[in-house]
Amino acid sequence: MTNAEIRISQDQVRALREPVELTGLLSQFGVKMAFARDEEIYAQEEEADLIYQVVSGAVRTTRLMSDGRRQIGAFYRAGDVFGMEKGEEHRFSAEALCDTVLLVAKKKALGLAAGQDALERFMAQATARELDRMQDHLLLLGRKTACEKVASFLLEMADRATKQKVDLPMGRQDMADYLGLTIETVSRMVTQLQTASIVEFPANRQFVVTNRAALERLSE
Amino acid sequence: MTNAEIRISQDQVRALREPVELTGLLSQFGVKMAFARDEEIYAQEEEADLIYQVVSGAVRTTRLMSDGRRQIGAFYRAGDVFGMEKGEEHRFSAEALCDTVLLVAKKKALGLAAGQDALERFMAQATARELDRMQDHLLLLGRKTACEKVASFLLEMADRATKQKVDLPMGRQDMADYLGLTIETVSRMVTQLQTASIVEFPANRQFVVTNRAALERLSE
DNA sequence: CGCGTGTTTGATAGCAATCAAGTTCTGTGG
DNA sequence: CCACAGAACTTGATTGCTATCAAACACGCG
Repeated sequence: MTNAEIRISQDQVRALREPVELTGLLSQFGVKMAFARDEEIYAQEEEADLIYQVVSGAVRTTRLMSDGRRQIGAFYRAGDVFGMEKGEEHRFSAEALCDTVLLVAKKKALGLAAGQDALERFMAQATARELDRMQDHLLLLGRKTACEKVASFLLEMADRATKQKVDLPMGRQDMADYLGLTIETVSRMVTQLQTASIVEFPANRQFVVTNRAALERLSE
Repeated sequence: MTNAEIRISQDQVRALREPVELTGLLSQFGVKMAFARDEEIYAQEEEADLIYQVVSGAVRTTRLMSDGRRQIGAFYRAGDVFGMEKGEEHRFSAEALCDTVLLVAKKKALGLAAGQDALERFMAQATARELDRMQDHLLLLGRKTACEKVASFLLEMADRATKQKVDLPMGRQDMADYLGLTIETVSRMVTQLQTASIVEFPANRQFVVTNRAALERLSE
């Protein structure tokens, strides 16, 4: 699979941002697990000692209300580490956006292999990034307009992508649930951004930023 | 100061939820610092090795947009630990809501004194709680109505309080910026909840829950 | 007691949700 | 390779919630 090979090289690029020893250990001590589209990776009350890294595919974390309203907390792509949020009592789950392969390891095992302080530094870094991202997300949900939300989202996706042509692993509903909007509003804003020649969607799940400055301006 | 003494005893109650050694060490190795109302506790690019615990008073973390729109990420009260989010590049700050006393310690010092793995467990716990709270906040901002937001907020405050009569350390503007609403909407919802005999505000910054079941229902 | 800040209340406007069709995409089977 | 069915997405009309603008009120501090 050429696709898989490309993704592994993306991992390696991202790995440079992490303490090298630990991502190495993750692939050494981690177990590879495959998940189908929409399959649950973890739910309530599961063992909290596990840590995950995306090898290929994509993951979303979601929180639900009793009447079905849904909020997506984050999307994780190849190379991303997640699972820190698993405390004693978390009422949300992680699901595969599409067919996905993960590396799963016990924190304890990594701590023994790499040393507690290396693990501590690694976790602290991952956590700080996560909390930082969350703060951005809070600002987006609480204070941005629909247009700013969609612009911010496309920029975020573009910045995380390696190619000019950005592939989205999620559909409009997932975008809407991430941005706190309806699917219709997301669609309208995307259309608007295209009409303004700021982005171009050759396909529903693929876009190119044609005017980055304008997109940044619109994302505030 | 009788007031200060009451707060210290609240700390002790909360301390039971944390690994005892570490909150103990925090008070042993931490330095007490006082902050005036609205004073900045940390801002961009400061040393990230510090960890904080509120002794008395209250703290908010905020993120700003260039045009002045503001989002409050969290409120911290006596006993709460914060500062995990301080990575290399955080673009938000923490400020004292009112006159506040904090314990400040270096994580490194705590790690040396208590052992890396004890620190790791402590940080992991604090982080998991923090991320969990953030997920709730994301759901609130992205998917709840104004009424649900205010109801959720009052419940959260009531649950964290020790007395029947709950004291709010913040004004309406801070509530609004926490909930992603305007000050006027917060005010209207509070009035509405009072009219429905669900809560009662003897003062602007003090309330009692008179119908908890109804409040829970409204918070979804 | 009076001033200023913070809060409530009222009237109106506007953005995004909802309801309702259409249209395009995607994958499947002939 | 094309035709088709279902899903996903777009577009349109309308409603409704919350923001905005404006003014009155009340609380807290000197």
